[in-house]
Amino acid sequence: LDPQLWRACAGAMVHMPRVGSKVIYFPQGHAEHAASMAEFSSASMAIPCMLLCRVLSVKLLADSETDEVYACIRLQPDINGCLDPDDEEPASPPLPEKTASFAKTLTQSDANNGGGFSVPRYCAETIFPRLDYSQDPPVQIVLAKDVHGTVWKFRHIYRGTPRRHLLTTGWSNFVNQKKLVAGDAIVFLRNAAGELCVGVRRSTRGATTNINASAWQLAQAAA
Amino acid sequence: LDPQLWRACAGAMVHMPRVGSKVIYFPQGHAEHAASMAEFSSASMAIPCMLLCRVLSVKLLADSETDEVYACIRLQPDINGCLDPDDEEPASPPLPEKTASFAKTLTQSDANNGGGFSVPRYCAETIFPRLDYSQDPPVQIVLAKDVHGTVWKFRHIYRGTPRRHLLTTGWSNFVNQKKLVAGDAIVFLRNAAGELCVGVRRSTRGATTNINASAWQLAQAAA
DNA sequence: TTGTCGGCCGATCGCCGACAA
DNA sequence: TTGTCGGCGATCGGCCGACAA
Repeated sequence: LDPQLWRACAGAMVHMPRVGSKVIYFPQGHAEHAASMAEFSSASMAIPCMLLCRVLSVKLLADSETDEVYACIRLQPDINGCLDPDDEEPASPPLPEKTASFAKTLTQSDANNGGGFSVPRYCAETIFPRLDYSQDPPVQIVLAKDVHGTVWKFRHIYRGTPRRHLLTTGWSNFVNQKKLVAGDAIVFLRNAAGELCVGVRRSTRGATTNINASAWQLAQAAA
Repeated sequence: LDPQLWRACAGAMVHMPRVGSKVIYFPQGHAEHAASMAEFSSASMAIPCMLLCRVLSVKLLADSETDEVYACIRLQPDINGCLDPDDEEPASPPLPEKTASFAKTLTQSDANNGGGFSVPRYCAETIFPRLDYSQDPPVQIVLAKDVHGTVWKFRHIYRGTPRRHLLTTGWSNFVNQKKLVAGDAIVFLRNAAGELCVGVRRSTRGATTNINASAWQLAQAAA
């Protein structure tokens, strides 16, 4: 999974802590975002509201069904550590993220069955492979890799009056397979290897995170 | 789940023991038909090759996805009982099963997408609702309940030269939803309430039974 | 610049009788 | 009696430019 594609799908607001840095883990905050609301009322489970931890590893992942991106972060309780703002804060590594990427929220016409995808000019000219404008109409086949490495094929054409960029053949298949609806967003980017990638960012539905058993063992062990 | 529909789907070769009768349970024979081959080699699991049991209950069920019928039979080990052939053998209760039922294996043409279903004359005349032959062509809508109680709608027409019975509109939807292929069989019957019912009997694929935890506890407890 | 619409063309679905096994 | 086939009409998917926001 390309880290740049992961970042583009997650959005600019998402920051990942650096491995080895200190973070504060809030079990209740984590639980409140979880799919299955955990039991917190029980008095026998005295869990601290926050835990100072050290980041052991960060794995960038994507759901095999929905393509939604998420991270698996291993934490080690670090009771003796002191809170040093300089140590814990530096969120994401300041990579020179100058990768060209573009996100568009799908309109009704984009998501409509039987329709195509209206490609914003900026996206077509800066992200897509260069189109041969000497043809009439200019048209090409565009290949894009998703988070699983699957390659999708689209027909990219520049036509209409006034001229605009469109994805036609291949688009509706993509929409159906990914089960996209109006309001979901699609992300195009060119990765470090120069390959065109495509990602998905769903609107709201099913945007619940998972809290796994290990997280609870961590919280209870520290209690 | 209509017991007559269950019997028709299971086929005439299938017999169910009466509740309260004695049966002999063969754990290994059960395991060999199970989806997940169980461990028998371990010496620590000394399981007898057969167990004399009494039948506590018999539940007739159907898989919610495949429609395949199966039974859940609760057994009580009966170590002290003696083998009385008269007691244990009388397989299925000799119900007066004079319900009209008909099974047909789907031909390539039946299963072909875009085609209809060729209804054998006997089935159409004895199982289906009476057709008004004064129309030209005689045609009616037929409703049939499956093992889950879901009602399916078919257009039943009598046409062609020579005349034959066909299911047209509604048939391909049924084939697709039930994922039927040539070689699978379809069962029509009229139950005690006079309702038309439809069942499915798949050819071979996935015809593995499940062996559950309770069965193992029974076998091990008796060991 | 780009979202939505109606037109239109071609592919597919599915109903039909012909024919033969 | 009924399985398979080719024909063909209706429907639908999907590509198009017109137009307006």
